[in-house]
Amino acid sequence: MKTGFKIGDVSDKTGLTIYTLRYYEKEGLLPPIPRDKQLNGKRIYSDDHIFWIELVRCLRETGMPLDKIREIVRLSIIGDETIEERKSILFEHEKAVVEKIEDLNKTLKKIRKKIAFYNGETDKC
Amino acid sequence: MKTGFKIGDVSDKTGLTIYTLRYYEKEGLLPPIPRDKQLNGKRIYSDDHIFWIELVRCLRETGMPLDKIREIVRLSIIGDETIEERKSILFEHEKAVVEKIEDLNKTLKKIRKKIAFYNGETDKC
DNA sequence: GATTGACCTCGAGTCTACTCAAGCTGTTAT
DNA sequence: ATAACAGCTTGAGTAGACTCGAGGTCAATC
Repeated sequence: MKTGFKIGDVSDKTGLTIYTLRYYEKEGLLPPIPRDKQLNGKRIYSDDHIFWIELVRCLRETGMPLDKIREIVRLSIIGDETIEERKSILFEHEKAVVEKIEDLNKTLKKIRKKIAFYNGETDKC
Repeated sequence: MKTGFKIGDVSDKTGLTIYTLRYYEKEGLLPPIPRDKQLNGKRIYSDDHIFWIELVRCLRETGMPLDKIREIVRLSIIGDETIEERKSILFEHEKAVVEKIEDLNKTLKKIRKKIAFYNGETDKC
């Protein structure tokens, strides 16, 4: 029997702060969270909410910006017919990450060149 | 014979906007830039300034935060006896970049896992 | 002589993703 | 019953790195 979770529980479960949880809701990254009318309007999270939050957290960990996540969440709510669209968002994101890695590798080269410069090995930045 | 460059020239030369150039000066990332007293106090940039700006741009491109660049600039002004110190800032930054690359590679794995999930190949995020 | 264009300063606005303060309600512990 | 605790809302603040608007000066051009 489940009575649902309070925000503090969810924070413990997911590792997100209660601030972040409320923020994500406000930003439309989560489906609406019902309130306990008896209890000062407290949010009551279900297992489904936990699942959603894990999904959002997972996407954030991949470095995806919130507006893309919002889009994926929106598509997920629509249903399975949006899977291809969601996948293409992920592919796009994958590409962006690959590019970022390439950029950073170039960066690394520059830094090492700069260090070499300080070692008197080269003469240009 | 050089009369010095105006901010617009420098912007063209370095690829930084005039806003950014003024911002960098304000933030102490460049040595003081003399003004033309005849001409409404226009900044007059020398070749040395161009060199400095290229350096700052180069460091920025490596993803170095402005306060570290400010420190390198400060040390550079002092003289050659600060080269070791500057190098250690660069080493530190190099380490940070390497870590970032590692993080992004993990990220990439997650995204690919997520895509696989949408392809029905796995069952967990 | 009026407009255009490049420059000036100062201060404010932008973006992203939170993070928190103030002021309030309701439950639980002493 | 009084305090501590967990939650609520609204709105503001934070950080980093710009980016720009307003209002003004000056020289050259039409």
